Amino acid sequence: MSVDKKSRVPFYAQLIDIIIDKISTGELKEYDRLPSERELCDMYGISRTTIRQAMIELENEGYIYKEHGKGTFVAPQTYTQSLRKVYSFSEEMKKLGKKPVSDVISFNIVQASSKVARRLELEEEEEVYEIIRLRLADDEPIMYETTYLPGQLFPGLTKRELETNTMYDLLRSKYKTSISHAQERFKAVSVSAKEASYLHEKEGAPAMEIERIASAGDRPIEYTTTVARGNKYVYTIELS
Amino acid sequence: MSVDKKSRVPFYAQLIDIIIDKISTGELKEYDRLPSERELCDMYGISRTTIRQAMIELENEGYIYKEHGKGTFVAPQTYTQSLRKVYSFSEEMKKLGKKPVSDVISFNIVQASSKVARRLELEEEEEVYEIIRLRLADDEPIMYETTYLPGQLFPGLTKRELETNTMYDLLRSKYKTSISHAQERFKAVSVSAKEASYLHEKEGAPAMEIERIASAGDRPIEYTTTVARGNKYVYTIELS
DNA sequence: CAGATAGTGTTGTCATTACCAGTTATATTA
DNA sequence: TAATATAACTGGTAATGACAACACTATCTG
Repeated sequence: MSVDKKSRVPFYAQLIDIIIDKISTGELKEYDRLPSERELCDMYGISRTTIRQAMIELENEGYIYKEHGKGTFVAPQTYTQSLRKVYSFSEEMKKLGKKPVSDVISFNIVQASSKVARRLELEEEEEVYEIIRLRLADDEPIMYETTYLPGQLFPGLTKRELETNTMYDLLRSKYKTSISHAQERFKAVSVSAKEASYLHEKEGAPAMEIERIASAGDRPIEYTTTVARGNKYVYTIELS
Repeated sequence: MSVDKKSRVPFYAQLIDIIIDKISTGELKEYDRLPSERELCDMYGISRTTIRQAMIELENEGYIYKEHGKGTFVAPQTYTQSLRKVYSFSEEMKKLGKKPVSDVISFNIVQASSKVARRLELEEEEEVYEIIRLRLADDEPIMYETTYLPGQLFPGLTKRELETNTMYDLLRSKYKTSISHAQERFKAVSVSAKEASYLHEKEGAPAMEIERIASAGDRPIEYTTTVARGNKYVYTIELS
């Protein structure tokens, strides 16, 4: 694979295609280091000016990132969430070959705030579980989730159970309840200081806020607010 | 106004600031021609390499545009043309009791960049329409949209037509083409300087970036990138 | 007069060279 | 051994020169 010196296509454009191809075929994997600019010069017999022109475009398109003094690397894939159906973080991550982990940061029974009560169609001050979890993929924090479940529907839920099962599995096996549909609201926000510390981001970094209300039949049984790192998570949807 | 050779700030970055300043103070107006690259070399006493580096960044940020063989020009700033109504954006806004308006900021035929070519499955440098629109609800800017359509598929498309019809209506009536399906990608980002000015936001404010590839059959016919204000736009979806 | 041609100015591509600024490994030194 | 300097990498900035591709204008030519 080399540049065609006789082609009318500029060398830098040819090189871009070559690199993209190597990334998409898996020959280059995320976080892999590319050859240094000077090495690429020798490999393809073109000048560093041209190599850099290609690298800069690849960086702008998000394929690679550079670290001064260290090298140039393949950018990590962003996680893509299909919106066609109700999904589970654990399932999606497994599909991508990532090890999904959920740290339960806090697990409490609290009185529903007016906002939570409205979402779950409860009376204010009814008891709800408040579960805060940090979601990681291959040990990298991706999402900060706050979930509310009506206490009445799921008596005897414990933190330990949540740590050893996925939530939806648990609701299904222990309470014979499964999600029939859900509504989600997406919004772009800046991460708060607290979220930032969990997500290893700077305060104010872009993030997606997702509000989810999941129902079994016509009864809402879960209200979750998720803050997902903007540079790590992408949602896709097929419309027809 | 000149570059400071002793400063630690790179020359090209200083030049970028100088040009942006001239544009924002009105010293350079939209469509004005900038001095040629070689003239800028003499004016500021720096090399063409450096001048070009600044120009390329300014172009990427949308402050200027270049025409091969002719020169470099200040990109149009505001362009107020109201559309009657547009597809789902207007539907959504009407539901919310808002008056939807779209401003066509620019309408050009350009050569497809490698990125656009990939999305639309075209050869690089094939002609595409580039349509930039600002979408408003109750006169408040909400979204900044850049749409690409393959030139070959829609010969003779004019800005005027776009201003008097919704885009999808137009494709259907004039070209007998209708969207069979689409894919959308959502991602949280920070707004760039240019987007910020259109959206009346501060640079770096949270925003949702939506990439949409719409197809007729298995042929992609539209590629749109939308930047929506984080605090003004919420996307809702029903999952089952 | 109409069309071809040459000339000039523009941005686009590319090579070469040089040095600066971070990072890391290695060798040196206390 | 542990701290420190050094060397050898990395990408970042910059100058210079050359030619190609494109746009326009003036001039020549039929």
